Amino acid sequence: MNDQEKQTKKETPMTLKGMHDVMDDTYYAYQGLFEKAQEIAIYYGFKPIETPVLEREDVFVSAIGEGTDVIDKEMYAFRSKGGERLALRPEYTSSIMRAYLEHGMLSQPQPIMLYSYGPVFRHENPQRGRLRQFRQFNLEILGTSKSIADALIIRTLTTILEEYGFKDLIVDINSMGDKDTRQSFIKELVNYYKKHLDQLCKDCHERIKTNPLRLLDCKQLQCQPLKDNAPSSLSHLSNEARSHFKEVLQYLEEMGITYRINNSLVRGLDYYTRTVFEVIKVDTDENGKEKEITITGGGRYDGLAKMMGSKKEVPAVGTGIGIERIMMFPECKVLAPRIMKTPKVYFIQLGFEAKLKSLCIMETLRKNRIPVYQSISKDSLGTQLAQAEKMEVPYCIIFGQKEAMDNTVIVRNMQTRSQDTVKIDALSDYIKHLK
RNA sequence: GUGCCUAUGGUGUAAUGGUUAGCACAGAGGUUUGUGGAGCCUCUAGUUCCGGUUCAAAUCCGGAUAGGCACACCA
Repeated sequence: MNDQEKQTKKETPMTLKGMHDVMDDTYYAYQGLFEKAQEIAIYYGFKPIETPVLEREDVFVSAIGEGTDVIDKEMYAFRSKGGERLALRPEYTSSIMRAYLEHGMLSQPQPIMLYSYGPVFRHENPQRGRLRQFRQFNLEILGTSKSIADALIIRTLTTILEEYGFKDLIVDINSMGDKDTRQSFIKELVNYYKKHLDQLCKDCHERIKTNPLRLLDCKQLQCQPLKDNAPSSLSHLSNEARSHFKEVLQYLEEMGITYRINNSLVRGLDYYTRTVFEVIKVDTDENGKEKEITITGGGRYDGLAKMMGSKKEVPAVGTGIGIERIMMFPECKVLAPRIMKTPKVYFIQLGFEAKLKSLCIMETLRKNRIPVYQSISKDSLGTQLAQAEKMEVPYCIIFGQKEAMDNTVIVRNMQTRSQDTVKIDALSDYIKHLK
């Protein structure tokens, strides 16, 4: 390799870390999951929305909050040529709320139920089920504080997961209280933990300053005993929030959804109020020990609209499914998208005369909704038959010079090896009647 | 952001510090352009990158990059 070649090689572009090209089967696997989720969302009355991948940075900063990892460390934020501060969306909820406010959806009949699907970006270290560009399927119900909205989000979410093949799911649920009671709760929590600073792990020393709610979520052994006597958000609920929470639980019971009230369940983003939940799957690890894995989560964010500058409160609840994360679980099915065709014929063409006409025949077949396999670059009959055999296609169309002259094709049954000569005009009908 | 492990043609792999880095599959071309996965021939294509140690590096060392796995955080 000479210097010039080395230079060329060095500059061959590659995908960015944590970002992948998606092709062939993987592409269809994503599409299949999306179609199923979309179908269920539509049954429950959700409408589609697609927001831009790129937004003004403050859409997310005002919503998610400075001080959170998502904003401070993981958001792809930059200046445009015109000097605007822009960011690739690190989640959906803020964008959806932005759209809701921007289009005055609050003067439409409430609630507004929306689903969306697409790429989301976070600058973090990739690992299994975790990429820098990943996909989310998102559900939001905006414009109502009724408990049935919370229940419907959880219902739709668990239904989608069940259709994906997940079984025995548990919904961990908690209420964080309203905006006001949330503050007093956090204060008490910090006070409590400050008394036990010496017993806290290193990370929790940080958490107490940056994200005190997360103290409850610590997995370190040394921090576990402290949790038992820690103040509970449930004891800080207003009467309204309390009955709201109770109603949500009633809905879950009525629907037969397994749930656990989990006092130490908190979610990282600033905007959550009242209901927060996570969907849990119980796994056994290699030692036969039971392990709980969070599949996905969501919650209510009644304060978000005001945080984003709205004069009116917009109570809302939502959830997002990380598709890559879902796919890494072995029980997650590979669903075929509707558009997938499995052709039952392989089109074999021989010689230039036949090739000339073959494309027209294939187009006629397409108009009659008959998909075909073919290999336009293979010339010999044997090779093409071999390929059809390999692909387990039940029938072959053989089209050579002789047939091109007579305007016929040979249809060969690959199993019995019997062949029929069929007029091109009659070909579509003939194939449609094949079993 | 932190830690551990890994890196050889497109894919899968081989090579005590010592031949021209080997093999299989895939791909391209050919072998009589008409009947079932074949055979044969030819070709394409690799030690991630940058340094160091050495007479000699795919092999040892350092760094970068990428991947895997965990942690933090989150989906």
